[in-house]
Amino acid sequence: MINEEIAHIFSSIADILELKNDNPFRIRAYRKAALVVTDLAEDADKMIEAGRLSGVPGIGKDLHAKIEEYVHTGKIATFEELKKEFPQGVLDILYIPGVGPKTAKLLYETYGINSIEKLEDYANSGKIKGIKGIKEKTVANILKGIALKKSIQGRFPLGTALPIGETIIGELKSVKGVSTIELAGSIRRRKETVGDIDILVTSDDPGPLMDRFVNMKEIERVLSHGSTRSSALLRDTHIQVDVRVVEKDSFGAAMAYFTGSKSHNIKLREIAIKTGCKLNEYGVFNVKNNKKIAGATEQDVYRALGLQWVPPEIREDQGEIELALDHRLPELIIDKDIRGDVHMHTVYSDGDRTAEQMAQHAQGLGYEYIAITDHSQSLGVAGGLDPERLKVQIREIDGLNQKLKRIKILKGMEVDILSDGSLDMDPGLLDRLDIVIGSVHSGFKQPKEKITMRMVKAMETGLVDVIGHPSGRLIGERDAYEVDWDAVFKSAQNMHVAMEINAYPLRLDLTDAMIKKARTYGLKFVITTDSHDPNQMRYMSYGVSVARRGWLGKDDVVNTKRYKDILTWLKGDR
DNA sequence: GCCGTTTTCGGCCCGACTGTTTTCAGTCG
Repeated sequence: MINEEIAHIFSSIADILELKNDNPFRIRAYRKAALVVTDLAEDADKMIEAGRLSGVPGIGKDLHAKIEEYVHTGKIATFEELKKEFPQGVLDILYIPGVGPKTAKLLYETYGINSIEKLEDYANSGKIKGIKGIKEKTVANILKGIALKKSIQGRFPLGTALPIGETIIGELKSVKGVSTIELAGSIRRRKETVGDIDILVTSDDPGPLMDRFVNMKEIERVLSHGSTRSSALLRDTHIQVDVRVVEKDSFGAAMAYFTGSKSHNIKLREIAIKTGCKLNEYGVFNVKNNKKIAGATEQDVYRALGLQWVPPEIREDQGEIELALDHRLPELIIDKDIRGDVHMHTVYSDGDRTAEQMAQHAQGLGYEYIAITDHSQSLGVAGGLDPERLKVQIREIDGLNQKLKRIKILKGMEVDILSDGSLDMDPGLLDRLDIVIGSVHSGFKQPKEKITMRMVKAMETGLVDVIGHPSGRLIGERDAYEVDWDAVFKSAQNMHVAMEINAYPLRLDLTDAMIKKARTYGLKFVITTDSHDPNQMRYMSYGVSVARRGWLGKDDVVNTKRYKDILTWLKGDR
């Protein structure tokens, strides 16, 4: 939590400095630092204690001192001072789409408008019309922006936005003149949440494409409608979709530009400048004669800058650019590397289908094996298995393995790690299973030490192969429980326990940042869908994306092994 | 405020759209 608190303060400082019309680069430094702190895989206070915060890019001497100040005093004096100049309400106004620092400041200083409510009031009564640069349209836009802000709940889970993006692309693809159309932005980087949907198109005739887009039935309101760029809000979700048309020989540069991340792009441009070039969304240009060197494909663009092509998932300026300059980027795992899905449920607990049905579907997906891992008895709502029913299921799966020739079923269980850290099943039975996933499903609000102890104790039984959805978070719904990750990863290292990357779109647990941290302990991973229905097996690619964002290769992930080899691994030869 | 393969000072990414302008400022990505 402390990282989020610090990040929030840094970003508020940036907001206030923007209102004050301060040095834009100073503002950028605060914004960048806020992102850096958010993405730290470790709590800032611990990093300071261990001396590991020094040298983190984007955190210089000054910001290091401010973080230290916050760790020690719970406050940052600079921020306390700045807060006196502009009330929080003015900062809130900055987050209304269409209202920036200049307008917010003008409104505050002219009319003392210090809250969104007051702004809405003044806009409705026409009181703000007439002051510098504000007329009917601006007033209307402010009111629309306020309505929009009220209807939007921040960012959207990837699992919501990606299918929508793919649907829109499917529809626009058929418009005459369109030759290439692709998703860019944070969706393409597969961030776990996205703020909007970016689509890039090449077309001989942009007019009809843009017309079709702004008239799509999914669209509620058009924000802008130009010949190269249009924006609109979707019905219900109010996700913003931006469509941009670019020339064919600029498509790669545009993809790179609009895929981001922002900090990745800034660094690319800096490299361009150092080599006497200029990089923008149209291409790489030689500064001297303004001649275009590259632009048609991303590969060309990266090559022109002397870099290896960087997979979108790791374009976060976290060391990938330096490695790409050296042509030493790691080879990331891909969907096809996965040979089996090893966490799923059946009608024995809260799944919708039988083990055989799940196996048949998995076979259709090309898997060599699956694992059936139903819940244990303490999870009453899910119809968890007691020892007797587990024995029945074991016999049933033995039978299925005789019957099914083209896919193997591992016998498993997702066993509850109870509130005292014991496992919710007879050890003797767990020992007979091929794979045991230990999961926390209760006592989420226990203190950090207690939950940590539970997980460590569970692993030390030697019966657990995998920790399931390790943080317990549900994106946008439930925070992760508090865990001392160093202690858990250390124990996993000793006991050779793998961490799950749960691909269910609302879980995506572990997160990318935690994966990186776990990997520093040499841990292995399994990527699973936790399917309760055959259709959910398709979520595997979300898990692979998270693994890629966590810089994992094929060898880091256990369920890339062949059936024979994963059995050997599970039996303890690790 | 950060940072260093020209630098510890002096740089720091770039363009489209909108609304208000008669040539541009503000906002956004």
